Amino acid sequence: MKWTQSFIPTLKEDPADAEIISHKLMIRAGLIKPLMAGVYTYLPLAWKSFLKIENIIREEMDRISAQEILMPGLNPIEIWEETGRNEDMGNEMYRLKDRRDRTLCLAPTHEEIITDLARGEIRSYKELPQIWYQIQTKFRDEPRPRSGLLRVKEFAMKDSYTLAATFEQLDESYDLHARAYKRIFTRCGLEYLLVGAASGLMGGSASQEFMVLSPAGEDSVIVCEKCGYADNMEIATSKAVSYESRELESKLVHTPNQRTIEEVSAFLDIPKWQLVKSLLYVIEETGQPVMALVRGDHKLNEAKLNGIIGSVLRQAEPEEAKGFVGADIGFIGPHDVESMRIIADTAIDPEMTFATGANQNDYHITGLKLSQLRSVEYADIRMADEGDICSQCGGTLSMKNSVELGHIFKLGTKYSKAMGATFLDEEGSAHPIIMGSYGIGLGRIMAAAIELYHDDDGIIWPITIAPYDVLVTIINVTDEKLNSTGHQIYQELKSKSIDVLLDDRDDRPGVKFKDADLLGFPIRVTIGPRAMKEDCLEIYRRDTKENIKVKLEDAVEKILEIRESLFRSINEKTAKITEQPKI
RNA sequence: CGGGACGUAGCGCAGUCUGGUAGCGCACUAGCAUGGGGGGCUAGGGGUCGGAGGUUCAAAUCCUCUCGUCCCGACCA
Repeated sequence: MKWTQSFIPTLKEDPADAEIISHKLMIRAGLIKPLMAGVYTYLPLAWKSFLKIENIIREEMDRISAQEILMPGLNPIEIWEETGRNEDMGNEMYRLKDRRDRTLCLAPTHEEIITDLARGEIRSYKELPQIWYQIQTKFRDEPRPRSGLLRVKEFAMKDSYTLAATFEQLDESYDLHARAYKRIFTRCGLEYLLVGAASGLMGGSASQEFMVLSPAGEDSVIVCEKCGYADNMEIATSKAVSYESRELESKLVHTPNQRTIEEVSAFLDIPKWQLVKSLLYVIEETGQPVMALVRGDHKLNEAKLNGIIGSVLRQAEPEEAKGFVGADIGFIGPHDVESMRIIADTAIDPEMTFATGANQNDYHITGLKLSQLRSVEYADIRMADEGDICSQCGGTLSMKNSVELGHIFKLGTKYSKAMGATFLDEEGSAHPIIMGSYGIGLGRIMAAAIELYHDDDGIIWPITIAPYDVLVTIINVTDEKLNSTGHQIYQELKSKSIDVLLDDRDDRPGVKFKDADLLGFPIRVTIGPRAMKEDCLEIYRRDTKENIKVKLEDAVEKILEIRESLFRSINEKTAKITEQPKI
């Protein structure tokens, strides 16, 4: 392709409404153009990169004998009612009416459609296991789209679904996907982390996420540098740092208007960790209150608490709280609350005297011990935090932002049971199909690659997903010798099926170099007067900024060699994954 | 959904407080010169000032409503 025939609208300045690096660079490099908040057009360069990512994914899915299908984006709402997810999805799902006033929706994911397909067609254990996958657009009405391609309302996703007759088959399919995903992200040139995760709306048992560490990421992971432990903060566990506590006198203290931990801690001159935070929740179904206790310096992890209670919880409204304990939020405590279920975090020492709300407005009490209260349950219900102690090895934990690129789930039978997707076993009895679900965000791969690999001048594409492998820059197209040499090198590379772009614009060199760096193609070939004096051209590597001079007659061979070496370093890493023993 | 900010040419912005017929840089068009890091000169084209209503002799500017965009939070594969 010649630049003069291409559509590459680059920008000199950062767009005003972009905050994160990948967003800025993707707009500046002419990769994407916003249509509305969270909806983008992929311009030619981005689409070329997208197709390469898609191709890598297809090849790796083929390797594990997955079969590609294409499912409808437009769904009847009834199928979502079968699993209860019409309600669960809430405003996240786009709903619309057709001309006959029938309610339809735009699929935010496809478990229901897959399960429908399976219940119609799968009859026998002999037909299992199966791996079906799709690469297509999904729609989610994000409350707040942001960060360029990282959080959007319409996005391309690779999603696989596995159908199994036994849990062993499910484990096998899951492991196949874990390995395929490692190969996919490695082939895309990314450094990633595999972490334990919560399953959220998807339901099911085990789940792991493939994360790329980046300050732009919206997820937080807790990692231990020492032993490699890594979990999404949603589920991460830790040992809390413990402190030497002093004995607090048992008494009621007037604390006018002191509601927050900070205020009370300062007012009473008691360290935060010797206060207990009392949080009131209500079980959605029954309206029963539940009190959660965490140390003053800790945060409650609602997902963990949810898991222990086993039903949907919400925070108590201020009026409700007053009704339950007789005090406003800010003065709530665990003593004298008869019949209420109380769950205390394991980091609170039952023998430590602490201060907490007195269940009386403008009063706190001090000198209380958990061991004095009756029927307190202990559980891990706190957020692991930066600085906590690793429960595996005793190292120090840190918290990092990350971008979720892929998520693999063991779904189990949530969908097959709800929708009646069963198979007959050897004895002829029916069982629900055991399912798994495995997603990858394609746009996020592109954005994460840019987050990971860029410098002040622009993008530094991994060669496997770069829109073009090589850029041939003619310094001055009005110089006949330079121009013809440039075209000749370009033609030779093209004839060898190299993905090459020729910068044949009649512009000054500075403009061309700036654009080249911004767009970040891995190899730039410079045809300029300096090297030409010696019948040479230059080959510049975007990643190392290494610039070498090569004789014209050796040039194509040398370009191919560098290109090969860039591919090789990624392929070698990928090969190591396959060599790993079967999980 | 709560809090904050911003909508003026394709992009980045000034002008709004203090009302008086819309400007700068980049980009674009034509020409000249130039040719190794967004360089120079000359001449041009392009804007219902997000939209609607109001106040006023007069509104980008003041008032009301509305739409959109971004950030923080809540929520979220």
